[in-house]
Amino acid sequence: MNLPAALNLVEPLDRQTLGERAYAKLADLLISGRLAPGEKLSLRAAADVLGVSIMPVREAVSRLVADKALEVTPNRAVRVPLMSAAQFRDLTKVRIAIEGHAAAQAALHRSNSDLVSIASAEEAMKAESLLPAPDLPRAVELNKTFHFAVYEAAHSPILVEIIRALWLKAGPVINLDLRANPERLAKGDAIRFHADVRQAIAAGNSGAALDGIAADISGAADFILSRGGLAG
Amino acid sequence: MNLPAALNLVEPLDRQTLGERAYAKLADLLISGRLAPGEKLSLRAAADVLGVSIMPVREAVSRLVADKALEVTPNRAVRVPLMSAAQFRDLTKVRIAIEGHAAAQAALHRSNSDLVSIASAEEAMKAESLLPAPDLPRAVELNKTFHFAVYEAAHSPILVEIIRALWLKAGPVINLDLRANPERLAKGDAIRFHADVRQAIAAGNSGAALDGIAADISGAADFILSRGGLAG
DNA sequence: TGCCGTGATCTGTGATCACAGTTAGGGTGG
DNA sequence: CCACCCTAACTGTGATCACAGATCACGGCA
Repeated sequence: MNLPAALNLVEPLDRQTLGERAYAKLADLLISGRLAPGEKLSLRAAADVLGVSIMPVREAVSRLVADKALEVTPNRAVRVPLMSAAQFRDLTKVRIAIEGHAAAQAALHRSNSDLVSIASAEEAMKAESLLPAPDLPRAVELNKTFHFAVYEAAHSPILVEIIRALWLKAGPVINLDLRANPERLAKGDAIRFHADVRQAIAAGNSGAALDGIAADISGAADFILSRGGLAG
Repeated sequence: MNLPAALNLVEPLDRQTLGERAYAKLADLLISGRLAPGEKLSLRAAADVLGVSIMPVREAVSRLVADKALEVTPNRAVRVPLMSAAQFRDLTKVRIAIEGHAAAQAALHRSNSDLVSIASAEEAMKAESLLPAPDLPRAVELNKTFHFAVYEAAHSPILVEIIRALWLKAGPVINLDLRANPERLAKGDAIRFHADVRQAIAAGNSGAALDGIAADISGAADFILSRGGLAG
């Protein structure tokens, strides 16, 4: 191992496969709600758009189907699953239990750098939502950043992975709705809950952190359920 | 809709794809611990065994990789992930939180038929483990049946799906160990905890149900950790 | 005018081929 | 006798082809 010192600086250059990149692309579309529930997705069409053959798309889609973020109907069509109100309530209950647990763990195990990233994520979203004309896609992205900054602070990779899968399912419903209804953002509930969560985690108050996340999640869910746009 | 009456009897005949069957087969191998951590898996070899081309195997493997039940190394080899003691502790904590929550929900929402299937699953496993020479693979299967009978009683499909993914990760470690150490089964801890859980759920005591599942999971985990066979 | 058969065109699924990269093993040079 | 190299046999990834089944629109029959 007699290498030039300069070589120590090179990073292993991530050899991402096309399948992974296709997965990341599709997952982002789902989480940010740009793919609506019920919308169909053709493998060949997606492959055309991504500029690859259908093979990488097939791998990405089969992963998302395994996560139930997509489904293939008995008639051989891939689409974003339609969610009934009952399913959405179930999903919301599970999210409250698991994301609340993660927030509680974060309050107990957060490091100082966790607090910094949580605070800056909160600040960024607050700033965006207080603008006269907030950029909704950006607000959605910042909301995600804040939540995952919290969950990362629990220092449990497995928990974070589970929550990511939950967001894959919830994204199409929640964020599609948020795009259509900017007034919920303007109302400022989320901003308030986020502040509560940040303070609770900083104070090491796990119960309050759990309550804050639960309020944030159920607030958004109640709003969507009250509009009654979900499938029967 | 003027159909011959006889047609009302036909069932939609499950059109399972080869990929799904391959997935089910591999998932079963993992959950029951017949694939050991670190063991390599060749797509072509697996395809040969299953009597299909590598395509269905590819789909199955890519799903399992997405669930982190398998991993593909930077050197392009598919294998069962090696788990460090720290990762195993994290997994165990998450399992206690989530499976405990599911058991608590089961205590609150179980129907009478849930109680029946839980009781019969408990009885079956108890009978097997009290035999002079228990059939270990069968005991592993019965243990799984009991746990999922409990989780199904929570009536939350999403929760059950998450737990299934957790078992996919834990299976290779836990059940491989159980095969190698039948004495843990003979000791009868699991049997006792299962009885506690069943009674708690029947009584609607969610706290006790949670404690029972937690004791069952951490009992097995402590045993494995104490043997120190995990990767650094 | 309303309905049903029919064919072109789309769907996902599976098999096969091509390729770059890795690994293991046998042989050769020191 | 040990170390090295080189080749042959693998690895997963990606593209392409083949196929059964589903969809949809058009045209003919009632």
